[in-house]
Amino acid sequence: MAGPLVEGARKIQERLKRSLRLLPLPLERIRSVGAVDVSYLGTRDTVFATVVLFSYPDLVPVEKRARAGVTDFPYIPGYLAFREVPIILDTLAGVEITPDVLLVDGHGIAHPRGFGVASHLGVVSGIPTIGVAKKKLVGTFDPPPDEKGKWTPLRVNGEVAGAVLRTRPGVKPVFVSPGHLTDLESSVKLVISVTGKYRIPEPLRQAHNLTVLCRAEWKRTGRLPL
DNA sequence: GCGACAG
DNA sequence: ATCTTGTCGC
Repeated sequence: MAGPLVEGARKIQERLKRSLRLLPLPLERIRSVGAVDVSYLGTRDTVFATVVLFSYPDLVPVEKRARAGVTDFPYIPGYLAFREVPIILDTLAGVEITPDVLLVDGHGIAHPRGFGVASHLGVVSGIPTIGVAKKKLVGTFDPPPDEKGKWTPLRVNGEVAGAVLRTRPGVKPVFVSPGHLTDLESSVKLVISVTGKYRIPEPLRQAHNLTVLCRAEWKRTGRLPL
């Protein structure tokens, strides 16, 4: 048996997946890009979520939001969404502008059941999402050429579910996969267009930095800097 | 029994 | 992800 928590979660994923839509995302019409990230305080259930928004393609910061909360769901590979989506939704609710696309720290369809945290967040929020993970969850791949922008397919059950993208020479690649309302080609192009001199795409890098800053401020003053 | 295993 | 110090290298 898998346990009641996982059983219930799996059924919810299956239901939500019916609304999943993968289609080209016209980058020429994108005017804003956002990124979300979550960090934890020790082994406790205190979580910090951040949302950062940038204009596109100039990538000028336009808005930032952070929230602190608790999570009840434990970390189980394949069910990350149930641990992070609630606090992310809370954070998104406080944002003035709805981004045209959201980058998520985790996989999209490159998932055991084709419905990772990026897809889950996309379906429940209605916002196009792209998953960007630092490690693979499932699938096989050949290492991409050591040149920025080069990528190789991440295959799951014979299907190309994502891209193993080299965002910086000499550094481990990242795993890009469509979340919701986008496809692999659009996702890779978008990610490359927001990647600078670091391995992690700029929006996600800043969302993560902010999440770390929030945790530090929370421990020091008991409040959030935003 | 032995790996693999997002954050 | 988080817990942790120094250290090697551009």
